[in-house]
Amino acid sequence: MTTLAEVARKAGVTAATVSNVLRERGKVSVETRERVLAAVRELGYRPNLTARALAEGQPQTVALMVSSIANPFYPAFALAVERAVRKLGYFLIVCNTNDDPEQERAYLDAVAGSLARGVLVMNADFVQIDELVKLRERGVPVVLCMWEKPDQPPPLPSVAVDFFRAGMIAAEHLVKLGHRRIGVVMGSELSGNHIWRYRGFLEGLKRAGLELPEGHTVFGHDTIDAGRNAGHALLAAVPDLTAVFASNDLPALGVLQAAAEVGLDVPGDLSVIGITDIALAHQVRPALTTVAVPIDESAELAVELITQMIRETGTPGGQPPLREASVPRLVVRASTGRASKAAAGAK
Amino acid sequence: MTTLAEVARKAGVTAATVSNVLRERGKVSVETRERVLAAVRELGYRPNLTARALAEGQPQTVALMVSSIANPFYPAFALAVERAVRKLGYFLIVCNTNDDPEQERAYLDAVAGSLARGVLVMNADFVQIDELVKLRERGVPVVLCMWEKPDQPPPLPSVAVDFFRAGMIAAEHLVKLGHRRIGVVMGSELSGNHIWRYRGFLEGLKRAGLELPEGHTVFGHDTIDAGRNAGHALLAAVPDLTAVFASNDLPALGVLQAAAEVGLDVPGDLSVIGITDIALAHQVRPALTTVAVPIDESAELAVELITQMIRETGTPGGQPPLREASVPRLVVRASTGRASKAAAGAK
DNA sequence: GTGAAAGCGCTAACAA
DNA sequence: TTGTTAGCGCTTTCAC
Repeated sequence: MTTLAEVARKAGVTAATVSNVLRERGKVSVETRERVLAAVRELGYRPNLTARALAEGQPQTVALMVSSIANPFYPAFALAVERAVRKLGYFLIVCNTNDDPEQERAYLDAVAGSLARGVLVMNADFVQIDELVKLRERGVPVVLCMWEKPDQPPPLPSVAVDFFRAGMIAAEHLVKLGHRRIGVVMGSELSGNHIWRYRGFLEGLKRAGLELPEGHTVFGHDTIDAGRNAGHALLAAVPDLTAVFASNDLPALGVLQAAAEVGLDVPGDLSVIGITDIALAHQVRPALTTVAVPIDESAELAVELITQMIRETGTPGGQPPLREASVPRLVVRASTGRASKAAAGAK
Repeated sequence: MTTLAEVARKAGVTAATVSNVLRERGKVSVETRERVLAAVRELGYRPNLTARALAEGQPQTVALMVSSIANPFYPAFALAVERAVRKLGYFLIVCNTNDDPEQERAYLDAVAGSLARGVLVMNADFVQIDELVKLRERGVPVVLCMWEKPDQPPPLPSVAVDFFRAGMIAAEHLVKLGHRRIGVVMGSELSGNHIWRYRGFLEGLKRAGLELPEGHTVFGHDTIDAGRNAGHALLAAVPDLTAVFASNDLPALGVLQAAAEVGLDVPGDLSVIGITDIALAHQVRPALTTVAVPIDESAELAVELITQMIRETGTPGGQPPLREASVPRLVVRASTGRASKAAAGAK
């Protein structure tokens, strides 16, 4: 590896001057500048980023914590984050916790040890928030990329996404299509991350004068398989359902499969709606109707927040800022339709 | 940030001793050990990884170059890579080139500047291999994660996946089902990355005494949309096709959509087969029959290779090693079936 | 405009 | 067993 010193020697100057040339600090005569640049080229010199980071006191990386890279929600978000972060001159370090608190701790420790200049946390649910707060207190910029608890102010700078509203929108859509016998497949436990989507959905029904009967909700996990299982359970328990709301796209996709497997036509016999609008949603057939959440925008807001924090160098002070991403919006595709006459009559 | 020195002062020892305690170098009395550990805890000390990397002369990160994080092929592979890499004590840096040579260069420069200890390149197609070779010559471990050109020895340590064979397998499957009028949708140009899959497919047909007529192949891109367009074009040009082979799952999915859009039943009227077996393949309906490529295994082999290179510290020397991943295998799902009588008769 | 010198926080001989 | 002494490669005052 060529070093600054070698370049300097070759150019007949000192390291300081080479550094000045490279950082474009001005104060260098055109002539030596040329000489230095030539030497750099000849030697194929690349500045050692580690050394630079040490000298500058800050690494040039930003970390993104996710519970699983394999989560299909990840790609779009990560892409936006990566782009935004690069624009600031940082590199992205992916911290894949696999929902394992130990791994999570390991990463957080590393970040505290200046692995990264700041941390973006994609899904704050799986993370022990306390750990993040501690990290913040140590002076590391931390931002929660998707805060979905409108009842609590976030303990850290966050981007809020109105999932309550998303739930309401889903309910309104189904109601407007004439559905009355509706089931719900949850991608989390009742106390879990999706609670506000559930509440929003309930609220939407309530405003239409409807209630969700006991036994019309199945709680589970945020996966296609869990959704399929939940779908089967729900359809078996309440056979005359005309619509199912899933708290996330993945389980909604599972419900789609379950419906197909028991010979139900979607949307003829059953309508299905999800939340998020991951890429998959429009790639499956029937394409999934869903309430799209502003993924890219959230990523950008999150990066904006962290940029600010990085610039402001310290002093948290006061209530952590909360940026609101725009309101989720309904994306009607092929998986929802009017409640069938038969089913409507059956009510 | 607490530093080693502060911990040392607090514990009444020197930095070297603290370092020894932390690295578990032995040679420390139990008593001082305790004292040091106590100080570490009290001060909430975390070693500065940047400084450590600089002192050790090597960063603790490995880079993964991909053309797009959003490529659905990425998740499974990245997950495997991340795990393997972490097991070695490294962090993963994701380098998303967006198919942009400039970004790619920027990343490669950074890596050369010791951003990372080594580079895994997921898809060597988009990358100017020369740049990678240069990097290797500078002493940076580089491995190509999916070498699909059996006719050329790779210029860098690589993991070979037999896509020629995958193509053959696809052909055999279709032939066995009685298909004779077959179309091909390519996810690359003829000269592109998928060429060997194409050749393999042709070879498979040939062995069955079949040929692919002119105009039965459409070249395009490795996306669902491109696949859909190609599918439409193909079905319009050769209406009596009974099967389509796509060189990758994404375009195969697109063909599935095209078929649905023109009212063709899959697999009743048309069979569709892809290559890779990305997660999506079994999540869509009809589930996609495909030739599964050993993704996880390739990732593991690639990491093994790079580990070796890291350990062997330099001296490339001789033909770069080539690890063979296991043979692709057919995964029959719902998108392929026997050639319909009518169509077979039409021949 | 350029150089000399100190130091970022840690590791790694070597001495004591 | 512990301390001392040098750096790792770069940035950054501060003189010249």
